[in-house]
Amino acid sequence: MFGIDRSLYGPKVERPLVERLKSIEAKWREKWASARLFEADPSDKPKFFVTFPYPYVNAYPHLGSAFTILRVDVTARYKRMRGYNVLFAQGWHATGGPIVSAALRVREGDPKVLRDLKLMGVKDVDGFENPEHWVTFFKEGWKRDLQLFGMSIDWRREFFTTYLNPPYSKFIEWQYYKLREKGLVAIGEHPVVWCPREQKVVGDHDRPDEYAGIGPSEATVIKFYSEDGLVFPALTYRPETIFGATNIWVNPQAIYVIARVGEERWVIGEYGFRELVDQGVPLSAEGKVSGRELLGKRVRNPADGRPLPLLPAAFVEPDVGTGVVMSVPAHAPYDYVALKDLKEACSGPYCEEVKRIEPIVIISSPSFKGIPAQEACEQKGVRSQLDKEALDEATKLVYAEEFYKGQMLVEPWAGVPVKEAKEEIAQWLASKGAALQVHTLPQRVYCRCGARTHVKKVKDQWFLLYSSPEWKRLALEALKSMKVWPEEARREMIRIAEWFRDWAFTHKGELGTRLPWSPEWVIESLSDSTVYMAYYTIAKYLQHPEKYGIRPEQLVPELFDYVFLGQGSAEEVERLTGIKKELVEEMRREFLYWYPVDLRISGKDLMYNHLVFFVFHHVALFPRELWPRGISVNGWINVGGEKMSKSKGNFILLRQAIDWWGADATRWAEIMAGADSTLDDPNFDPATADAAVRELSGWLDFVAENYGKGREERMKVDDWFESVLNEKILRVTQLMEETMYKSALMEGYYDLQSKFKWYLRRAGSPHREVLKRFIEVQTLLMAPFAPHVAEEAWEIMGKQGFISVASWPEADKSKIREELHRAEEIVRRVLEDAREVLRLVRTAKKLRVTVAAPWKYELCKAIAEELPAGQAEAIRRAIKRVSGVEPRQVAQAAQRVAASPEILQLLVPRDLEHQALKEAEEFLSRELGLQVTVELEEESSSPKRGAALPAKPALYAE
RNA sequence: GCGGGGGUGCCCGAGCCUGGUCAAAGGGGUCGGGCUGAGGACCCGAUGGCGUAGGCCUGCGUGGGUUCAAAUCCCACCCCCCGCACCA
Repeated sequence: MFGIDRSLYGPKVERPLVERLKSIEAKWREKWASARLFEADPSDKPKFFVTFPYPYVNAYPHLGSAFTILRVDVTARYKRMRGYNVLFAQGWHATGGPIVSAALRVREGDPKVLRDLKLMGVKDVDGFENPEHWVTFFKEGWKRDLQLFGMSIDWRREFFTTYLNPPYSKFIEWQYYKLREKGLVAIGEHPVVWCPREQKVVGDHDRPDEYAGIGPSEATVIKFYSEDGLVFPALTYRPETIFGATNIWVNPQAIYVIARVGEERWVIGEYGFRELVDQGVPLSAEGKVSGRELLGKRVRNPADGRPLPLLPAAFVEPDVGTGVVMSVPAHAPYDYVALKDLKEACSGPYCEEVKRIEPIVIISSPSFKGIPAQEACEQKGVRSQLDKEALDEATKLVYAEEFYKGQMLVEPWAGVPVKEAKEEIAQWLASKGAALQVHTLPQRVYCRCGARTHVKKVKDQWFLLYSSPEWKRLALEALKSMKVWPEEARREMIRIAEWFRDWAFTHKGELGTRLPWSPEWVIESLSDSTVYMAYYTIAKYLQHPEKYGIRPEQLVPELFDYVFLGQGSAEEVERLTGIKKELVEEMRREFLYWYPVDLRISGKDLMYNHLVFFVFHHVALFPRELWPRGISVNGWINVGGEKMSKSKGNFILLRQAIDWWGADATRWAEIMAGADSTLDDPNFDPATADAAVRELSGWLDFVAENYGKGREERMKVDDWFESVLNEKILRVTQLMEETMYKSALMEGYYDLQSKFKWYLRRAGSPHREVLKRFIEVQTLLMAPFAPHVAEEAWEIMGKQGFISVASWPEADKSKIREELHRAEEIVRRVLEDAREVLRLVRTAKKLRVTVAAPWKYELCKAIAEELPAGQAEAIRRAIKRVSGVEPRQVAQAAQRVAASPEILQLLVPRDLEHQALKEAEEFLSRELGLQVTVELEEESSSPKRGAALPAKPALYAE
C-alpha cells in the first residue's frame, strides 16, 4: 500500500514473533498512559530538559525523522532512570510556504502532490486543498506514530505554530517585540526571486523541482556609451575583465527596448528592462530597436576609453541579463568562440575591423599559458558558439581558476588577486557612474504558474541583525561554552555563526505569526522556532483554556515578561490580564524549574541554520544562566546504504517500519544503524531489524526460563563474569552520558551477551545470584532502547513498578578485577592456540599445558617495568635483574618475549594463571575433545616445557 | 574554491582522540559440523596467503616520515559525501 518494494526492504522475520512484540507494546503503551508516567511537573528532584526540533507537519515521520527523535527518547528514558525529573515535550511546526503551496497544488490537481499523498496512505484527498487540513491531519499522524514508537512525551504540552494557534502567536509576538526593543531588527532592501504574473516571491516550493535552490546572485551592469549618445548596459559577473573587452555583442535577431533614465537612453533586452525596473532603476520604455540596426555602432570602454564595435553573436540571449554582452575573448570561452566564428563568416561592413581584433589577456593564472579561453575551449572540445554544454564547462573552468588563483596584469591592479580586484574595479567603475551593482538569476527560473521569474528588490523587508557584533559575540560565547557532541559540530557552528549575515525574517502569503507592528508580513519559519522550548515549560497552561481558563487575548507581552524574564510583578500581570496572580507565579516557577534546555538533539542539517538561530535568540533574550546547555547532532539515516528516496523504493515511513517489525525492534535497528553522536550518516539495515525481533523475543523467553535458576556453589569464573558485568555498567553509563547510543547498545547488549555465552560455556551452568544479577542488569541497560520489552521482562521477573522509572544499575567497583580479565584472556588464547596446534597434529590424544617457571615471570615483570626505556634497552636491563638462572636461558626467553610483546599486556601473577588454567582443564578438554592437563614447568616432563612463557603456557600434543 | 565529514578484510561496520593484548570486535554472506522429521530458527568451527607445533608473509585509500613498535601520530597527494543560507 505504500509503494515500497517489500522484497528488498521489508521484513523477513516470522510474523508471530512480531505480533507478540506488538501486543506487548500495546500493553505497556496503555499502562504508561494510564499511569501518566511521562507527565512531568516541577518537583524537588533535579530536572533534565531534552528537546527535539519540532517537525514540519506536511508528511508522516519516516525513518530519518524517527531516528533523531529516538535519540531524544533514549536520552529522556536514560535520564529518568538516573533519577532526573525529565521534561520531553513535543510541538508541531506549520509555519512557512510548503503546506500552503501543496494545498494549492491539490486544488489544481497536480498529480505529483496527489501521488505523494497516496504514498502516505491518504485515500481521500478531500480537504487537502486547505492548508489548515494538512496541519491537523499530519500533526495527528505524527502524534499517533510517535506514540506507537514509544516516545516518552508529556502530551499535555503539545502545540502547533502559526496564527491558527493564537496562544503560540502571542508568544512569538512577545519575542519579536523584545528583539525590536533591543534593536536587533531593522528594515531594509532585499533581493528575491519574483513572479511577475502572480506578483509574489517564488520560494523553492513554488517552482518545479529542477529550479529549486537557484537564487539571486550579484552581478555588475557596466555602461558603454556610444558615439551617438546611447547607453549599452552589459551585465557581467566579471567586472574585472573590462580591461580585456574588445567589443560588445548583441543578438541581431533580437528586439531591444529603448528606455530612458534621466538624460540617458539605454538599449536593453525586455527581460533585463523589467528586472532592473524592479530593482529600482527608473527606466521608462520609449521605443524598440532591432539588434541588426545596432551593428557597427561604436562605444567607449569606460575603463580605458578604447573604442569598441558592436558586433553580432547568436549565442547572446536577449532574455538573459540585459541582452547586451561585453566581449572578453581572452577570458570568456563564449566570446572567444563567437569572435572566431565571426572572423570566419563575416559579412558586414565592420569586417575589416573584426579581423583586426585579438584577445587581450589581462589575468594570469597557473593553469593557463596562452589565451585562457582558447585553452579551455580546446580542453573541453568546444565546436561552435552554440555548443552550450561544452562552453558552460569551459566557462566554469576559466572562471574558477581565475577567480581563486588568478592575478591581474593591468595597472594599477597588476599583481592583485582577482578575488580582490573584482570588487575594487566594480566600485571604481560605479564611482565614475559607469556601473551599478544588481542582482540576477544565474539561469532561467520558472514559477509553478509557468511564468518566467526575475529578481526584484523588496524595499520594506524586515531583518534580524545577526551581523551585529555584540549579538554575535554573545552567541559565540554560548557556543564555545556549551556541551556539543560531536566536537566537530561545535567548530562548524562557530564558523557558521561568524559568517552569519542579516536574515530576512518576514515573508508574505505563508502560514505563520503576523509581525505585530506590520501585520502584512508573516514571520518566517526559521525565525519563529528559536526559543519555543520556553513555551513548552508553560504550554500546558496556555493550550488548555478548559482547564486553566486562560484565553489568548490575555497573553499580553507583560505576562511573558514576568514569566520568562521576571520583569514586573504578578500583581501587575493580574491587573492587566485578569489571570490570577497565583497562576502567573506558578508559571514563572515552572519556567524557572525547567529552563534552561539541557540538551537539544538534532540532525546535522540544522547546524546550518536552526541550531545557530536557536543560540542567537537565546542569548538575545535570556540571561546567561538560561542559555542552552547542550547540543547533540547526528547524521541523516540511509536505508540499505543509500539515501532514502521515493524513487529508489527505500523510503520507509515510521508507521510502516512499526507495522513490519514493531516499535522496539525498529528502535533497536535504528540505534544500531549508528546512533552515536557523529556527523556520519547512519545506515539502517532491515536485516538488523529482523534480527532484533528475534533477539528481543528471545530475551523474553530467556528471562522467563532462567530468572531465579542456577547453581548454588561458587566458581572462579563467576567472579570473572561479575567483574565483566560491573565493568560493562561503568562503560555503558559513560557512553550514555556522551550520547553515544550505538556504542552503548553494542557494549551493553551484544558484547555483554557474547561474554555471557562464553561464561556459560566455561561454567557449564551459571551461578544463581550471578545469573539473576545479569538478567536484571541486562534488562535495565536495554530499557532506554527497547522500553516495552524491558517492561515486560521486568514484570516477568516479578519486579514492582515500571522499569521506565527504575534505577539505572550501579556498578560495584569492588567486583571489578582487571587481573581476572587477563587470566580469562589467557585461557581463551590457550584454547585458540590449542586448536591451531591440533589442526596440524591431527593424531593427538592428549594435550599438556605447561605454566612457565617463576623466574620467567620475574623477567617479564622487569621488562614491562623497563619498557619506557625502549624495548631493546628494557630487555637488556631486565636480563641483568634475573639471577639464579643460566644467563643463556634468560637471554633466550627474553628474545622470545620480544617476539611476542603482547604477553606483557596479559601478565598476571603466576599463581593466578595456574589456578585459572587448572580450573579450565575440564572446560578445555570438553571443547577440544581430548584430555587436557595443566602442569607447572618445574614439575613437568613435557618436551615443550622450556617454551612456556608467562601468559603463554607451552602446549604439547601427544 | 572554502568549510565539515569520510575512505578498514567478500559486504556492512567497530577500532583511530589516549601507538604495543590488532590478521584487526560484532553482524551479514559463504563453507563445514551439531541439533532436528525438516528447518531460512538455534549452537559450534572455518572464512588474506603459506605452514604436519602455537609460526611466517602480505595487509586498514596512495606515497613518504616519526618510533624499538603505526589501522592508530606527522606531512603530501588521490577519491567520495555534505554545506556555502533567507528554505523546511
